[in-house]
Amino acid sequence: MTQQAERTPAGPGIADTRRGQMLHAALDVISERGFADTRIADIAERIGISPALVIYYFKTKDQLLTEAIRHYEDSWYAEGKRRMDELPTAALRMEEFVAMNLLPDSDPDLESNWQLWLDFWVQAARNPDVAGVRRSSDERWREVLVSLVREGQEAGEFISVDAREFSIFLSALLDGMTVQIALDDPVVDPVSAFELCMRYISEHLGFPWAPTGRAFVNASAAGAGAGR
Amino acid sequence: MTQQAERTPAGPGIADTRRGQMLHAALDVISERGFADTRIADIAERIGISPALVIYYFKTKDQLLTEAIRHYEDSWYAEGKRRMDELPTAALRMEEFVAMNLLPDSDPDLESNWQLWLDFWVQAARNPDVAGVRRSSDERWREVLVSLVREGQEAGEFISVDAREFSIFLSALLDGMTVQIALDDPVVDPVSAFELCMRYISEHLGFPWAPTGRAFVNASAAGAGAGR
DNA sequence: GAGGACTGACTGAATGTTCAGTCTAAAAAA
DNA sequence: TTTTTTAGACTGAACATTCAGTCAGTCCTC
Repeated sequence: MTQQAERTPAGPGIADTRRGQMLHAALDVISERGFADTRIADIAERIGISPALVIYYFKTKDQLLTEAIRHYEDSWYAEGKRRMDELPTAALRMEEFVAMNLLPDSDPDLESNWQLWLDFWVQAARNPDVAGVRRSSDERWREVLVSLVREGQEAGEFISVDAREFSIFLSALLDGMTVQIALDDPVVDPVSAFELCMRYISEHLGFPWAPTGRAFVNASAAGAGAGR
Repeated sequence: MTQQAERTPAGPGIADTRRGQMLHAALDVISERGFADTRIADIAERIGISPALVIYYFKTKDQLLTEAIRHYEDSWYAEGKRRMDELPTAALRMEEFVAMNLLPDSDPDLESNWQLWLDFWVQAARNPDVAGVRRSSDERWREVLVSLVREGQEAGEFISVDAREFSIFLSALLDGMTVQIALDDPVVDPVSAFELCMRYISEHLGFPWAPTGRAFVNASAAGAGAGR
């Protein structure tokens, strides 16, 4: 196949814009209707184009949706890393890490839609391509955690624990909380999940932490947009 | 709607058997193909009947699948409770609880298919009926945990911690581990997840625990049947 | 022979994908 | 400068397929 080159219309301006539009719209629709009920007609309609154009850019529906997942996961990671790099102490970085997972975000592009993650997981379970994306993304995050913990230990902020094991434990815990939040569990709302996790972490790593307004700031900042 | 009564052909023998067969087959198919790709024809074929008969028993596909989820969740709970009631100490019950969540089960009826849970969660996120099932099932389990912890404390096996909070924490942790296992995460296999959790729990509740052969017994007992 | 269990053949609707062709703007030719 | 060509972005209308659900009627059992 030599189609590779022209398969993706890659004019610098319009083509890229369109692709971005479509990926973004796809994520919106997945959030609203769920992955399984997402139709290319929905995505096209949202942008105001014909369904045929969607196929023109992404050969198949599956390709579009898979790429949308990859795109979301990548920008989430990039944004997370960016934020973390701006924070001075390991303790603050840890708090941001947890907040990104559990608290509604003020950045509308990140659109902390927890149900999205459930859909991604289901896709990862069957689609090897998505599975790869998720696996590497997960591993990257755990690496971030590991070095975060080590930095904190070297700086004397955290006590000595096995960083690797801790990262596995914590990322599982956060995923579990994500499930509860996504399913709107009556006893596990974002704020209390956040505080529960932070309390555990601060005790386990031995640094002082007390609930600040952060949770409420985040929660209300995104409150309007979240939950629907 | 007064259809309620005749909607379900409820002849004592055959009809019930058929329903059970169908629910069971539905779960098999969901495990294999995923909820979204499960078709009535698959379920019918597995039993060797015509698709029309499936509709004859369950008015709609949705009703069948929803009921299959409920059925699975209920029998899982019932079986769990049964097992727990047989164990003499709170520590052993706790271990069984964790094992049921994370280790492959020797009972083929429970068919610990973790991906199934992911699919259930996605359904619960959109389908209010399923959401209700999941919510109450989750609450029941947390109640089991709470009384388990309290019993252990009263018996002097566990130290004093907030049982309610602990139950929330642990059930989230287990859900998170389930995600990793379901997605076949390279660093979180069932056995190590089990041990990691048990180590945390025993330390936190202050009772002695050391890895026994249990994990391997369970793992190999179900090894043949699982993951095909 | 009555009633429930069951089926084969069918339908209707939804929807991913194709395709022939239009429109626009820029490059090439005049 | 004006005309012609080209190429990519885009669309409307069809196509093809997949499936849930219907229906008329058969078979079996009591």
